[in-house]
Amino acid sequence: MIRRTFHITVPRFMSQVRVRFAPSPTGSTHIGTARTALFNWLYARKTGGKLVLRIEDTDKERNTDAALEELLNGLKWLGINWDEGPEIGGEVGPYFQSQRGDIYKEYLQKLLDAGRAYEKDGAIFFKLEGERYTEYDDYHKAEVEKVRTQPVVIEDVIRGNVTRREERDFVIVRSNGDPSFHFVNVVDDIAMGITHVLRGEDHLPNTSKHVELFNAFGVKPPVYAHMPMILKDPSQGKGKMSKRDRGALIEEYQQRDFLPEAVVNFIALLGWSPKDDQEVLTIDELIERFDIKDLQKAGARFDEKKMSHINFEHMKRLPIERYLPPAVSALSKAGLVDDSTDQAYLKQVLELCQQKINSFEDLPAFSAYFFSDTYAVDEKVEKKLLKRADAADRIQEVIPALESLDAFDAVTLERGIQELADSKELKIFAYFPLLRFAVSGVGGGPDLLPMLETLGRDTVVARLKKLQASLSPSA
RNA sequence: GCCCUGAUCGUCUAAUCGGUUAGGACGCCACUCUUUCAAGGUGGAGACGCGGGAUCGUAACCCGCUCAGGGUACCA
Repeated sequence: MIRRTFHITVPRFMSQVRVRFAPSPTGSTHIGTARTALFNWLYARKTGGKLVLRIEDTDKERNTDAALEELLNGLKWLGINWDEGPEIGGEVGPYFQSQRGDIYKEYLQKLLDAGRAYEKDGAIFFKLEGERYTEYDDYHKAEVEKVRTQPVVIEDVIRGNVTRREERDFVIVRSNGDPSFHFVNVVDDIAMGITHVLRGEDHLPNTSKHVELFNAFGVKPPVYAHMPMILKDPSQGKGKMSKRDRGALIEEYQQRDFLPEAVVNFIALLGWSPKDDQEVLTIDELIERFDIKDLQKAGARFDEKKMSHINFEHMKRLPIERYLPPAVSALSKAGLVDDSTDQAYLKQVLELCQQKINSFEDLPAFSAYFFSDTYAVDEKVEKKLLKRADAADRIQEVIPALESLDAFDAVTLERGIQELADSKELKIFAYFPLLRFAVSGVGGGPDLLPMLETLGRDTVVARLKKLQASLSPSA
């Protein structure tokens, strides 16, 4: 068979790296989608290349504006910006496939002219080269036409050479006139001068189709890198993570007030790791260390606990000015603070909480007693502490001791309580848990002494008296 | 069924050319912190899927098996 060749103009962008993130806005943004975007972005930033954002909206039935908005919003939240694409344009646009019909027609014509495409049942198929035969196919439960093609070698940075053979012609233009994914994906990668394709492993079997297409156009395929899938947390079942799994959606992290840099850090660690043992990394450190070659081959399981830990590490490192906004946002949502809240007090409380609490979403429950006299009481702790016969005595003793203190700072408090304990031949421990419970209703929290100092004498004493009253209902 | 990919502690992973008490992190447990505590500190348990080979020797190389993941659409 004589191979007809034709000329394709490939855009020239010097020898710069051009990667692309090509999502289709069909639903909420999945963590795996975000990771693909992130790795492409990291690679572009690392190499000084360009990241192209291309919206693959050829499936009109499933695309929605809401999904697109959520996608762009999620990328921005994560700090992933694009050099060409929606909202900013670029020289090889438009960047929505739904607006690139003319380009696809042009490319399709080249295939038609070269005898590499044909119409059947109203759709247009790409024609593979090789001897044709029909065979019963077990999966399709029917006789199908197959082609004895030459195998295609996919050069993959992560996996090495992968050999695969396409054996059936495939649709490039659907019978409703819309071009299909494989076709537009390749055409756009050519037309946009894409040099590296970094995508999920689920695309690996598609890639032989894509390489066939590149070959038909007489264009050298880009460098491929197929990264591992993100799998469900073992407790959630088997298989790849689905949109319904907890922690699967970027929107969820936004709503739960996760730190975007922590989300970025965590998802970067799924299938990739820095060569040293440092795991908590800033965005800049990620860019500095990232390399496609260091990607893992095997699927990575999502781990909610680790996500939470990374988030905590980033929260702890935040300067208080940056800690304040998300914290206040979480507290306002819970109705604990508003514009009238004393800023100095708020800051003091949050400084106490920052080193202890690992998520902003838990902050309201953790710190409610600082802002309101109505807060949850842990009944287990209550039972444990108050069942002791001497609980009432200890409270009765500590109230006047606190009232008579000439100051109410942590140091004075400790000295005062210690003196009281000494005078009763008790350990300071006899008072601490009761004090904590009296003012907060729980058994844990920020360091006790600074916490009492922050709450102030009036509140502390009032709450102790309230507890005392509840202990002696008969009196 | 067929095709492709993969396989180190429960989980994420590290280990330049094959020679390590197989390292770190999350989680777990214990201890500890001027005797609160979900933070901090210290320590502990915990892995090379199985079977063959090649090699003086391997987690690292080859083969088979098993298991896992993906694909097999006029979805992307």
